[in-house]
Amino acid sequence: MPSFEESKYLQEFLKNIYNILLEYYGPQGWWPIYSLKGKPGFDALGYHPGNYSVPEEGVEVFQVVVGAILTQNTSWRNVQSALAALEGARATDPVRILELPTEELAQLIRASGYYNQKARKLKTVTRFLLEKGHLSPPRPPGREDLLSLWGIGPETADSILLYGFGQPQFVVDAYTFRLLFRLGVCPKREKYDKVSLDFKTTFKDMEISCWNEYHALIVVHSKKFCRKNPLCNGCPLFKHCLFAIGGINTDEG
DNA sequence: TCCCAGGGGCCGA
DNA sequence: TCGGCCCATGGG
Repeated sequence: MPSFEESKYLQEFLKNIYNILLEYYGPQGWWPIYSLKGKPGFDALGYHPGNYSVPEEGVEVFQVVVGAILTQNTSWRNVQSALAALEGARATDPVRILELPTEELAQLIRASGYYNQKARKLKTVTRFLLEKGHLSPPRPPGREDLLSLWGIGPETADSILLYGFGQPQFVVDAYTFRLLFRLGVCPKREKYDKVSLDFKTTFKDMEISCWNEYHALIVVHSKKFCRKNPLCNGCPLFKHCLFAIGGINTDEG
């Protein structure tokens, strides 16, 4: 399989997939800002389709950070419950997060699962962002600095950098690996940094909004059609997929 | 009842 | 370097 640098075909293929998904689903309005839900320009869950200047304020950037940790291996529905609990306890700003005893914080975010680990992770990253002055005004941390923190892996770091600080990082998650494998773009087990770099190479001349949108589109598409047990009927990527039911190969081995 | 969800740390081979 | 296990709730 040629590298992305060598293969204009793969790059055009990825761009084509992006255009199909964007046309089918429309702008996704990521990252949702929970505290702004229902406000003008925001839907009932805090999404803001077509507006890529969000977040602006440090408190909103911090919400992206909190959400990125709470959603680790967890459905966004459960994250919303945890965010609501934090809001109800007036524990949405970084200072309050640090003031709360870890056990109390853990109980507030219980609905998001792994709550003991996530409470510790929240404290760790919050302390870092405050001490290094990354929130007021928002000033992006280095990727390696984020990765050095306990509880921050590559996907969480890139989510924070892209959706929180508007930095050119491409978020790769389990959905992305699954979709790319089914499209025949990469092996089943590919390295995170390889896939992320391939996307960055492909979209290096595009606006950050495309990087924002692509990952969000992959997530919504993977929830609707490209599930673990795929629903191929009506899938907008059907004719591009190696594993489409009724396609050339339905055995993922 | 079982499966899965917008991961990451740790440990042994 | 990689596979396996652990963390855990809530909805379908």
